[in-house]
Amino acid sequence: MIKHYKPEGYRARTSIGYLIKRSHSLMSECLEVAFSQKDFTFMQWVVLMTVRDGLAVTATDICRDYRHDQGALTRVIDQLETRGLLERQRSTEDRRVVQLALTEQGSKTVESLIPVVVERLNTALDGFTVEEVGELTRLLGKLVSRVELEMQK
Amino acid sequence: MIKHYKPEGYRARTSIGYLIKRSHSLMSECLEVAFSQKDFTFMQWVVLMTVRDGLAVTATDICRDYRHDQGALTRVIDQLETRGLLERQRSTEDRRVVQLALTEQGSKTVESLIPVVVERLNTALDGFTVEEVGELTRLLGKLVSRVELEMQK
DNA sequence: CATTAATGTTTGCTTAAGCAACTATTGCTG
DNA sequence: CAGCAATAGTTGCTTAAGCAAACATTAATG
Repeated sequence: MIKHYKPEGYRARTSIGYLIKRSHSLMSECLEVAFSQKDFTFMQWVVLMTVRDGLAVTATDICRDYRHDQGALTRVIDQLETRGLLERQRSTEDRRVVQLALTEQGSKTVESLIPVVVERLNTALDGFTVEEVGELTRLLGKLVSRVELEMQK
Repeated sequence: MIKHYKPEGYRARTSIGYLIKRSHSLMSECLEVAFSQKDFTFMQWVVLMTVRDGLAVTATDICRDYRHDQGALTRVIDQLETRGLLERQRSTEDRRVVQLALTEQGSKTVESLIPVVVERLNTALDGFTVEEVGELTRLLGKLVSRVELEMQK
């Protein structure tokens, strides 16, 4: 195993951990500002988008993905259901499971929010070449799958 | 400006935003687990490390960097001060400013936590070449500075 | 130079996330 | 197949983050 970092000489500024924390907080606030104008939170967006893309069908899937608290997510889903954007449907195969699905209005909402997000992302990535974005995407994907594996242990 | 993303055909899985959120939540929980055993939170670590590396001298610096709430940070600093790891010193030049400095014990604490962090990072980056880590570091740095610029507006 | 604006910090209140306990249901094991 | 472990989800409680107002101090402006 390559020792990318060593305790002696370790500096925050050049650490992947530091950079991910900063890019996350910067970007999520950037989006949070945009969403708050439309009365949405970042987490609500995450849930809607994740369901839309079929990356998750249940609350537990989402929680695993984002390491989010189950109890907290139940309440986020409550909000979205109350607002008529998301539907809960008890699974017939496994009656413990509640399957999530966007309502028509929920779909429309996601679609209306996407341009906002896309615009912000493009602005953030202004100055990046297509190759750089591709490489960043690949490397982050690799990191995610690595850490995911590690966390399962 | 290159349109890296377009509203039509936008998918979460391949989005930088999605990937950063996931890598952040995965990595911060990974570290949170390690820290909790030593009775530290991730944010406490961030503050100590940021001060150690001279990336910030005041609470406001830290808040700007991480987009963290000032009120919340005041209380984190309270904790660290109570535990004798950090000292507040009212600036003589600008009496609004409170300068932060690690105590001797604070320094020791940071140094003792670094190996834990380094070990986790190396594990997360297992499978990465040196070049890949270098490139990921560069690209994240570029992203951070871009978004930072954008947020100042 | 007096007034206003801006900055750094702190404090009280509100909201959301984290934790633990509980129910319901399913899978596993002797 | 009985009993125990595991899983999905919900709910109450605790802790931390976000927000807004306050105070002290400095910078800017007319």
